[in-house]
Amino acid sequence: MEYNFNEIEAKWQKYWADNQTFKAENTSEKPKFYVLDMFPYPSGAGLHVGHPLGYIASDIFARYKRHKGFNVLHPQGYDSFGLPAEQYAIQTGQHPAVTTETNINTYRKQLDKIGFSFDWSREIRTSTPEYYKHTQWIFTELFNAWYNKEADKAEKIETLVALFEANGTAKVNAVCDEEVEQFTALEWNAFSSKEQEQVLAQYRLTYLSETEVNWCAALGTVLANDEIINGLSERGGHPVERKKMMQWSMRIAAYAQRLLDGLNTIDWPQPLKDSQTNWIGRSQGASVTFNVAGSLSGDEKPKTIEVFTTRPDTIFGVTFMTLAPEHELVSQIVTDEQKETVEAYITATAKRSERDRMADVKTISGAFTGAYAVHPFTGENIPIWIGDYVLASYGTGAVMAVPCGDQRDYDFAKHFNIEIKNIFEGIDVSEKACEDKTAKIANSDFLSGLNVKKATKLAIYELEKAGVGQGKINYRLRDAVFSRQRYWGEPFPVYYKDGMPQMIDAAHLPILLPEVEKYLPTEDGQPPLGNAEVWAWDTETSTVVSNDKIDDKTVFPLELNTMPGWAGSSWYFNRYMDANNPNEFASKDALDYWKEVDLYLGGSEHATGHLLYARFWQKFLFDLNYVPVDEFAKKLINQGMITGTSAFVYRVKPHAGLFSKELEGDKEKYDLFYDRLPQVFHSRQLIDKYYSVEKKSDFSNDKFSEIKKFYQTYNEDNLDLNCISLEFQPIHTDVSFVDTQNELDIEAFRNWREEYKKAIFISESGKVLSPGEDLGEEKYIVGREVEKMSKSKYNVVNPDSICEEYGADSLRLFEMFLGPLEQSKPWNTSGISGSHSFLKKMWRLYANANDFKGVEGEPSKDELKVLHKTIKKVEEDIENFSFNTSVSTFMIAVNELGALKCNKKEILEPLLVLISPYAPHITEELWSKLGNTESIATAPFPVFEPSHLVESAKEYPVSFNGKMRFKLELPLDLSKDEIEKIVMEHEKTQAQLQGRTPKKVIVVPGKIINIVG
RNA sequence: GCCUAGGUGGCGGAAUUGGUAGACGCGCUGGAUUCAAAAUCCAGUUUCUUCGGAAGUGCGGGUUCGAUUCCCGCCCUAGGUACCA
Repeated sequence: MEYNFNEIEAKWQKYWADNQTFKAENTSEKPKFYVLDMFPYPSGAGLHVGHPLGYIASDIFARYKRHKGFNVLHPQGYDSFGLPAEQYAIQTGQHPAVTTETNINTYRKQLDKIGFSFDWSREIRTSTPEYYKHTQWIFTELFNAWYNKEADKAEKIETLVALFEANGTAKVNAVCDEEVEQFTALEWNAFSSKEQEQVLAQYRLTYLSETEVNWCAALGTVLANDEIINGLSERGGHPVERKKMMQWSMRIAAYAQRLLDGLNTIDWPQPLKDSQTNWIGRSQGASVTFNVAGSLSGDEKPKTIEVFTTRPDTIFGVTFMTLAPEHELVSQIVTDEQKETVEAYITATAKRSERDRMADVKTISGAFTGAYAVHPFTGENIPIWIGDYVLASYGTGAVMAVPCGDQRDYDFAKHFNIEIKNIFEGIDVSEKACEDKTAKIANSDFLSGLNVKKATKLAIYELEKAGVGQGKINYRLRDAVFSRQRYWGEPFPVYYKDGMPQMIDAAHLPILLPEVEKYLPTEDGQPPLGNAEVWAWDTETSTVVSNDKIDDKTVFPLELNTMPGWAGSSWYFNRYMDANNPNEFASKDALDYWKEVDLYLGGSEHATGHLLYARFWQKFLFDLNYVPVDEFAKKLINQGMITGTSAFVYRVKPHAGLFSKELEGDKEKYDLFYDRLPQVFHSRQLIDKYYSVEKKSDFSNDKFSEIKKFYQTYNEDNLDLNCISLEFQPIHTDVSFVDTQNELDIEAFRNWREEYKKAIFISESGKVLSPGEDLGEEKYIVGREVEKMSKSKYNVVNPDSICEEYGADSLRLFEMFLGPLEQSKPWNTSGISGSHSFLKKMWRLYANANDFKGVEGEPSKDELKVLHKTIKKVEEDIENFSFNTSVSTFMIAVNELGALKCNKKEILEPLLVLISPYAPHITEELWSKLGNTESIATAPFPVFEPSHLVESAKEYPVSFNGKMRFKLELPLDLSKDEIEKIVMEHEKTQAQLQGRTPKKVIVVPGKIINIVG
């Protein structure tokens, strides 16, 4: 009987679906294990073979854990809100919900064909009201919470109100806006409710604030940084300006330290942890306040500049201050003489985009404000400069410049001829700054003679004593903007009363996304929800009503922004635990049972987005006792990318070469000639042999005689063709036209596009093939190059066609066989024949065993040895996520058992369980043919028995000076001396030594023999 | 610049605590089977070689009886990040 994979795979996929084989229960005697893939966005392009890599790996692990007796939760769903669907809606007018649904169906069909063990009863989609109801609820919870630094956790806003009522701000230690006003309990209680609201807004974990965005007026949208190229929009190339907008922000910075600390408790890849650490960017130092000279005597409040420094020990080395050009103090302190220069400089920097400023590190620019600051210890006047190397968005937007200790300050000082004061003992700073932290401080009053550590401590102490500074920890992490001016996202459960945002009560959620005519922003620049006609909140009926009912008494306007993509994905892993719960995001029982994801698989591109936000929300939900753990994923693995192998054809492009003077006049005729020419493509190796892709080739060369003859037929004006030079342009061709020998199907290529219909091919042997002429014995070879798999490069390989031709089991094995999971590796379809023929070989092994039924009886020693070394290796491999090596192990096992003509049920049955996580369909089929009536899915994993691997002899490698020269089989129970004696007497040893006496003989019993000398 | 990962045949890769470098697969070569093809099976396949061997894991050193593995310096590739005070 043949291995009919299509039939077998369809049969078992149906069986699993009908029997709900992989449905996870929320109560079980078994230990739990939660395996999750990172949330996919269902794009219109569907899956290519790179996508399932991680899904196959996690599926193998999930199936393995079932064999190991775990209750496994392995769900799947869709992060279905998002920009591409909205973009498509804008272009076509189709509702994003419709296209999203279509895309999801395509995804599902593709996923089903690969035989994943997902529990589809728990499928979720972030764009369904049943789901985003809870996303909206979490948002209101964040709004109704503040961060208590005293308890180091988030608390309900009521506890803050209670503190205000009792003591005002006196006993409040909270994460809040900068510069909040201080008040007493009496004052608080006297505030109007609006005033109280305004105060509370400064403490809430989500709050409205003016944020700068990249506004593109032509597109009517806000753009992300990577959608902007050279100050223009990526799409259309329209101008982009910085614009302030009132937006929701998330106070993630409150969690900076805990997000950092939490990294030590989770098993995530080091590079990923490193990038989160960098992103959070903790730096320890001090904040120092400098008074602006001359501002002390006036009537006004003295002007001060606050800076953050990581090196307070170098405070005596300060010779100037630098403010960011955007710093608000600049306009206040600039002197009349300097006004013009400073303003010109500010205008110049404002024109440069952030990207320009970043790209251009070498140009030093700045301007003197004319003002001076007073050194807190020496009382000296130090000039205040502005310079764009100081960023307004980091720290306080101002630095105390210590040119002797910081290279950027040094370069700035050199450029503008500012004093460089040396405060390091015995170090020359005439060439460059000293950034070495082992240098001793000198020339620094009370800090002189101290090392960095001691000086830092003392400097902070003195700053605090003088009331001009304090020790401080600064984080790079900014609060996250949470508003999007888009349609296809979660609506905020927010309405505005008297200009203040009001949360809609949880009981009335979800607030459904309204229907709109157009998905574009409104003409007056409002987000797309501004187009909705029924988008007002009636506080009496607690329903969404028509806009014309707005009276600002009982009916109020609703928020027009929507939530960003990361809202829905920041808590979805909790939803899977109880996906169909209509009342809560998940029941307490379900949360307490599943707790967290045990294995999370996905790409490293989510390092500082999804994975940071999700950790933030989890910690918040933990603080409010909604979830039992404060890290949502115990272990995380980044799977590498599968790259595509693009194929290129080489189009000949004739160029006018070096014209002699008399040919100059024929330029037009030449152009006409080029236009008449059909497209000509050269075979790759032909080019390699004679010409070069990179360089232009001289057409007068004899090598081109064939093509020249051909071109001559188009040469109506009798032009001199010898002055032409040729260039070869590599053009992507669809990889499906190319076979494993890199030969192109020229018919398929000609039919691909109208412009190639009449294409001419120059074959490998140099023959010119006109349209209609087929290759015959000739070959056309394409060039190949490894690139990212993408539609535009025509190198996408579709898993469906692979499943059809070779089967899902072959695909699964091959994807794992390609190489280590974490590494990126190129796809090469021809390799799949290896894993496919392995499955056929395996099928034959079982077919030969009493027509699939297997033979009862004692297996031989050798058979047992093969089985048990396979058990050992495969178990180790899966535990180490080394899936590629276990595929090799299976191949070896089947090869060896085939050689032994093994037909014993006692061997063949456990072997199926080992292979089943990797190739679930064929193993189910063979399992049932062996006489089992239950699915293999929960069959226990075979237990490794070391006694079967015990050997009595070892084939020792005999090395001379560390190089293996021959092998010698010896019993394992020999002593070192006995081994040495036998080896030394061996004729090959004597031959190697050629009469020399060895200096030393190393014998490691059971391992190696090494003879030195 | 900094951080991280990596560099092994024609290709993907293996070598788990330092102990036989190149497992397994692709590709290629030859053979068997076949009218022929597909499929299958068998043999070979790092390089050089005077056929005895010799060299060899990015480069240069070091530790060791022994290094793909450990240490030092350098080169290259990929990913991340950036005037971060």
